Amino acid sequence: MRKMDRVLNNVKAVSMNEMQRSLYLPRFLPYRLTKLSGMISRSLAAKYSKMFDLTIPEWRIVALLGSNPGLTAREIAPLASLDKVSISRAVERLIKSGRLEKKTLEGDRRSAALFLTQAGQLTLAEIIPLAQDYENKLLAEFSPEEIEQLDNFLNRLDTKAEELQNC
Amino acid sequence: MRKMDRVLNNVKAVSMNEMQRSLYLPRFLPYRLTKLSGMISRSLAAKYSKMFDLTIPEWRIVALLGSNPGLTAREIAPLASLDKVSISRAVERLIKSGRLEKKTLEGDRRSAALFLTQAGQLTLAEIIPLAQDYENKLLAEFSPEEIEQLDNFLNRLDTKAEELQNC
DNA sequence: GCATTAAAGTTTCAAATGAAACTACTTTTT
DNA sequence: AAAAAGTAGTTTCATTTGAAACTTTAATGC
Repeated sequence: MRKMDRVLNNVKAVSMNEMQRSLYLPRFLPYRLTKLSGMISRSLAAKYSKMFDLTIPEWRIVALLGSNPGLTAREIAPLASLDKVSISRAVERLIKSGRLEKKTLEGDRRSAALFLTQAGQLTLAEIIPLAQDYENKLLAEFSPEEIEQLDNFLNRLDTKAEELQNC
Repeated sequence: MRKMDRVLNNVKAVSMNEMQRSLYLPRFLPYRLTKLSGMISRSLAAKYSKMFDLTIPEWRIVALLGSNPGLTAREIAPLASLDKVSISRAVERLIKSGRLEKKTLEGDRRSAALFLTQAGQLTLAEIIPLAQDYENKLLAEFSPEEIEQLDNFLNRLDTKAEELQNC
């Protein structure tokens, strides 16, 4: 954010006593992030849906199970930032479409380990290059150093946003 | 993003011929942005809703009209990244809560210029410091130079995401 | 100038979402 | 070991969302 813009958006910089009477939305970080992630999600969701009949929760679960076969729904939740309702529904659809299998756990029959079927692994193998490609395009004009810095910024914002959840 | 992680996420870096069999979700930019903006939006939405009975579309419209009184719904749409249905509903609620007024345009009676009432201006004056404060907290550990660089990155990503909308 | 097409907002309807209740099972307490 | 409390995942239900149809008014074509 340019300094001048920050000043415009910052009550204290205007005056300690005067209230700021407006906020410039296009420079307000929460708005910008929501807009950006919305555009990206819509693009990807359209692609996944059209080409694979896959929703974003389904795609996340498939991606996770690719590297972590045997996860349970509960374990997926924090890794995919999905609630248990979304997971339950996504898993149901993935089983129906033949991409996922459930194996009830020996030790705890409430839970089931989840595995990609052959078909599921094929879907993953097909979708990964598209996802990568999209990410690469997004970052096409970023230098490796800039990518590293963006990574760092996002990690710090993520940590801070988590801290600020309840306040 | 650290170089090693990019390599792990990048098909071509692994091999020109081998397919990559998994994608590490926590480093996938679209996932990270969705997660981050989701956390931030939920935090703010809860605050606005609890303290002002205001939804995010309503808040955006109030913020915009603060600096641009007299905008019409159509004009608000691109500025607030809201569709006309959301705007119609948000405006309806804002009028009901006494924060907004409509003035049918002289020249075109399909359209109406929108204005904050006194109450609407008061709401804006009360909510701006909270929004600023939240943004300041998010960026608390960023130096001015880093903030400037983040701004630059977000602008470039936004432009690129727009370009990639239909492909 | 009348008919057609287009635009601004609104309403409707169907799908997506998520909180709360529920079911099936497991763990803890006494 | 029976009762109580807790957990994994599912279902229900009420709300949110957005696309498409609609209404009213304006612009364009003939």
